[in-house]
Amino acid sequence: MYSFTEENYLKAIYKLSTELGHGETSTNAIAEELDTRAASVTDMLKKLSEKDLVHYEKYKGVKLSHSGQLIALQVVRKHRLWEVFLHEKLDFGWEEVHEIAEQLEHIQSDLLIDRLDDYLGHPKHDPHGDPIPDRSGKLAENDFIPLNRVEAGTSCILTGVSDHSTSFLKSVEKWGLRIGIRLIPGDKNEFDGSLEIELPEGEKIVIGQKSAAHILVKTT
Amino acid sequence: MYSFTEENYLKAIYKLSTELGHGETSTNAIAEELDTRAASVTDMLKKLSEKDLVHYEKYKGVKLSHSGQLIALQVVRKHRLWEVFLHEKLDFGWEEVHEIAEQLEHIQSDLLIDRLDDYLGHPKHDPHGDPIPDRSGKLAENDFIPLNRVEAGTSCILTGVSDHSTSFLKSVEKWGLRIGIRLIPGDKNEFDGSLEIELPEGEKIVIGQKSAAHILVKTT
DNA sequence: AAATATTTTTAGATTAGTCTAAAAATTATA
DNA sequence: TATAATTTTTAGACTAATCTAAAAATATTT
Repeated sequence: MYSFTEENYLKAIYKLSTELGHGETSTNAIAEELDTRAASVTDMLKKLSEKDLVHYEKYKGVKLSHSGQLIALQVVRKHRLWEVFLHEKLDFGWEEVHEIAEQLEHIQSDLLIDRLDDYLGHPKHDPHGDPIPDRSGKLAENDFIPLNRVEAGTSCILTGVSDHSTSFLKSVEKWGLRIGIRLIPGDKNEFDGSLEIELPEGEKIVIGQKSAAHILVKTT
Repeated sequence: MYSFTEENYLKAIYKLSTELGHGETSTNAIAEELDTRAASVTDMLKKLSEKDLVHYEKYKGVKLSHSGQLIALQVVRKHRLWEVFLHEKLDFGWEEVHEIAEQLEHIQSDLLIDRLDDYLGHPKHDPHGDPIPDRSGKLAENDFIPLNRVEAGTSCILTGVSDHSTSFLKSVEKWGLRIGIRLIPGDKNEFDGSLEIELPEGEKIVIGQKSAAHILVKTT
């Protein structure tokens, strides 16, 4: 159907367009995301444009077409379902699942994905708290907010993280934070922006500003 | 490590060399197995030979080297473990598992395969009864014999099949034959070689000579 | 608005894997 | 053993995806 590489470009464009608002995505940003050169990106954008998977105008950036978006969402669906499988069934930590899912997401079989979804009990979120698109590409809108925007003293529940780097996920583990845990943010340090958090057993920890911005919660 | 394509060539050579005795494998046989042209095979054999994965001499055929055999066995291991997963956990029929496992067998992660093996309870055979190599590539020698070589009246247990074509597997299903079932071969038809078989509930069926040769059993 | 810096695109080359058509080697046949 | 048939290899071309270096367009600064 679509090549491994085409799927990766579509996924990268999807990711960048949702991360950085919904405008056009730049050639350089895609090159960085995929760890390749701008010239290669230009070539591929022409090809994807030929196939009507993206709207592309020279020097003006690129946007996914309707069909391109659909394919991207299917890849995301597969990626996140496999992450759930790896985490829940094979006991991989959330910092380990991403790399393997990058490969598994390209396996071609709709039936396989439907069966996997059944087998996992139709999960709504992956191990990082990101929503899993359904068969038609519909995405549960998530109303999760970054912990650094919650008012001090407001009890909330950890629902996800918005950075998937190994270093960040390892700190999160070390702090004893897991999805579903209850926490209460305290005062922000005026000078450096670091945040004190109260955990369920009354334990208190301090995390940096940047980390607080990548911990997503739901207030209750 | 090794490309998708290289792995497929090694697997094909392994398969052909075990099927057709242990001599050299011919260029044409590989081309047919992989549905490609002899010229392409020659090119790849040179490349694999460069990397010492095969012993190859022009016009003389090819044999896996020690390291080539090891890699082939790892691919076979992955293929068969994924087949067990698809069959046992996701309820795919044995005629459906092969195609998807052809893709899954190329996922690169030793840890993944070890965990999958644990999760499945270290199965010794795939859904077709073929033995699964262990981590080091060791293969349980199977002493399964084709049903048409069993003496009439000898009770035996179905342990596998040696043809994986959809058409054959569908007939096997239709006859009610499954791995583990007990059966007693009756007399062979002198003229056409067809064989009568008694099933557990005393039911009797007749299958052709060719099918009987591809049903593997263990006498008890 | 002109000069400078940045981003993006083009041009041309490279690599892995494949192909066709023709040549060379091997095997089978008469 | 010469001839024919088959198998295998070479030669040269093609595609997808990538790269470097240079040119063109756009954005920023003075």
